[in-house]
Amino acid sequence: MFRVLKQEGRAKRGEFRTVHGVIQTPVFMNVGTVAAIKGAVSTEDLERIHTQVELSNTYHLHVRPGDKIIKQLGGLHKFMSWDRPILTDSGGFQVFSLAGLRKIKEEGVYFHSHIDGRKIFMGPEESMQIQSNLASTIAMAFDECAPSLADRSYVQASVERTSRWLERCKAEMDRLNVREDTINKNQLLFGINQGAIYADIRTAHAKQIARLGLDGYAIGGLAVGESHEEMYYIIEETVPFLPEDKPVYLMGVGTPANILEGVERGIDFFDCVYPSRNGRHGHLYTNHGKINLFNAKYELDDRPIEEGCGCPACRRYSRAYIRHLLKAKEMLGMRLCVLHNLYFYNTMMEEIRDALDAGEFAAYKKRKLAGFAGIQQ
RNA sequence: GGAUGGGUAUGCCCAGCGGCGAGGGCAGCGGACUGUAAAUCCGUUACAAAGAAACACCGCAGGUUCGAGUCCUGCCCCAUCCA
Repeated sequence: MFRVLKQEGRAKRGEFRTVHGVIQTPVFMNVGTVAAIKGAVSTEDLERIHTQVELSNTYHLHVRPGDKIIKQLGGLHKFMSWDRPILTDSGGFQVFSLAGLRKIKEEGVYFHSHIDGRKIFMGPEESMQIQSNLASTIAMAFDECAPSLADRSYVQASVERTSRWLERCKAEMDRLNVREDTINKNQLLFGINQGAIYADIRTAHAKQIARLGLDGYAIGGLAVGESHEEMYYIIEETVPFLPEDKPVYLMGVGTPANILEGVERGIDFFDCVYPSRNGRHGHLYTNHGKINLFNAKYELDDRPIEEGCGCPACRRYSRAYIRHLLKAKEMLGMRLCVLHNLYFYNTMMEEIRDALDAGEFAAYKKRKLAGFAGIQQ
């Protein structure tokens, strides 16, 4: 399923075969939590901006519209009209982000819906069942994303529970994949490594889950409060203990620089809300750093967001016009910004793959980072 | 000429109806955001700076009161209506 085509240090150029098509790695997955990229981006748009994998969320789709409804409608691919790979996050991140609305127990997590307050129980089995109903390409194991500032004893206990949950996820997924009425009987399962910023907990956990023969392995619980240096250190320490023949997914990360550093340290999959959320907020990624289109200095700027960019925004519209749309709260402004940012990320991943193919990743990374650090336009 | 309603810090809109060193919204400007409770959130524009010391202020000027943005009188301006 996962084939490493080329390697440069720990950086890998690979191919991941799925029933919904081949994923060229390293890849950045475009986040559409509720089966929609926020900012009025359609799946047709995703094709235009070279998206390989769309990412949606188990908890959010369970709450609304309901995974059973999506199953009745033929699964998530048919529902949102997207026939390429989809990865569904398990709800584990909501254990972190909705911390005020949930209680963790051995059996699973009791949430109060952020929509209407109703009680929702989600354990490993429930998360797998929901993801099976959604019929995503890749399901994520149900974990606890613990805060990186959590103390050692908490993290130790949390990781042990996440391990027990992982075995339950695996057993449940194996059961669901042979059921008659399962839409995607080839649904893949990725396990998630945790351990906050404690390298020894991370590596012990990595060794333990590596034995389970999962389809891929994720590093979770990073970029949740620790420094970049701590994050990079944890990645360096952890990756060597994950199976070499399986893709490694760094969850929720990150900035373009984070991605370059991640690739160098052996990461194959990334995802982050940054390009879409920052796009909606008027922050645009360019090869010369990030710009905030809300700033008054762009009022009369008739250049595109980035000269030479092939995205739907840059091909046709000026900074001044898009700034006007944003300030006027016209949806088109956000949409164009999100399209630009996702295109920027997807294009950067293409460049990374090309560089790896050519054996020039190190030089590419250096050049790219120097550009980001340059003077903002 | 008359009637009624208004003029509140910095551009606009407004709250306050005797204890006010006057509150909010919008706009403007800036910032934050990492497996999305986020088209969100935060900051922001007299002076001073924790000192019973100093003192800008509610269209303007007086007055009543221990105390006035608030009550009274006059004036100015705006809106609507009537002549």
